[in-house]
Amino acid sequence: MTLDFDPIDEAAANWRGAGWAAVDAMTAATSITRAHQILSGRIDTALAPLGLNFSRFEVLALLSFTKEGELPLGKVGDRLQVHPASVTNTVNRLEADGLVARKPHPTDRRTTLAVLTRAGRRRVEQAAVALAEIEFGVAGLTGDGRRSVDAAILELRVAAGDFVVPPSQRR
Amino acid sequence: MTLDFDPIDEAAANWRGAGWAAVDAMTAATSITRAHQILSGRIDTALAPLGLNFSRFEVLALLSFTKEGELPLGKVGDRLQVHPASVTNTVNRLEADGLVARKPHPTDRRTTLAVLTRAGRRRVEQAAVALAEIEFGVAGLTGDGRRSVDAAILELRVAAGDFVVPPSQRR
DNA sequence: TCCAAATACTTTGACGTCCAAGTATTTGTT
DNA sequence: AACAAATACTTGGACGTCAAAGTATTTGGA
Repeated sequence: MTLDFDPIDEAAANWRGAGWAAVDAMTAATSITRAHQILSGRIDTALAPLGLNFSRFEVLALLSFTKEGELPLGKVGDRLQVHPASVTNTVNRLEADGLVARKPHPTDRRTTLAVLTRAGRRRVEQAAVALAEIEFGVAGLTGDGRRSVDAAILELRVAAGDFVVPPSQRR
Repeated sequence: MTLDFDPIDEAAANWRGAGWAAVDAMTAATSITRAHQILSGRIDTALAPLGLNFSRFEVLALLSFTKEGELPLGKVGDRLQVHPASVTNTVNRLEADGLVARKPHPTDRRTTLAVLTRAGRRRVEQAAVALAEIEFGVAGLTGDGRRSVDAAILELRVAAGDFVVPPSQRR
């Protein structure tokens, strides 16, 4: 069912024809949406044999970068910018698979730590290899394309308040 | 909880530190994923007062561009590149809200047509205005940024086989 | 000290997406 | 004409996400 025209191009032409505004914004939004669809499909396919999806992988990777292999669930959510309920859900699943364990925080009893298990550490290494093999789904994007996507989206993320650039830093 | 550093930058540093490969691919994939999160949040917020989300809006918009305001469900899925089950689900919802109606295909009894109702046409016009007002969530992206995102992602889409460029065309 | 407000996490429920399987109909071949 | 294969859509189940409400604990004043 491969189309012989660019559906986004055609959408743009239709929008112009209907006299609708912000056509360039529409195509950018649609492109990003479609790119995400493509990537997440490829990534999930690559991770499926390891019993992971991208969210679960991200949690494991984040933990693996810490000194002790552990982090409060709240910090995980902040770093990965996902909803607390999603963190709970993801960690539940990882815990059921024996890849992380929950552990009470030593001084704050409100807080729960997610701790990477030995199996979790092994798994995340395998996953990193699997993802590198498929180039994180962005095969098809040249080096230039990747850089320009990064740069453009950086503007968007800053404008969205993802993080504040400390006054001391220029990019 | 705004961070004072770029989480993607930090992730890249961590990946390099761990000796993991394909760091530039990882940042591109993460950027796109995050951009999608930002956009879809903004878009859904803008459409919520109209009882729509982006998927439902896309279906209405697509129908509104056809001569008769109707299209087989399968075509809708092809154009919007979504799973048939999602089309069924989306059309169910639009039908329940009185924005489209189902109608049998005149000659092929396997096929069902989605037809835009008068209310649906009104609603999609309002939605187009609402989305133009928020620039489809890409406020923060300059004209250059939008063009470079479009161009880069076009490579990705072509590589993914979204559509074939007819030999006659160069872009 | 006391208590309202903030913080951390979990639970529940509404939605959305995809896959796989099921039903109905049409097409293509022999 | 007959029937296997393809096509079109729907259904049911597994998962994911988010919002809102609930529970437990800590914090920051009055």
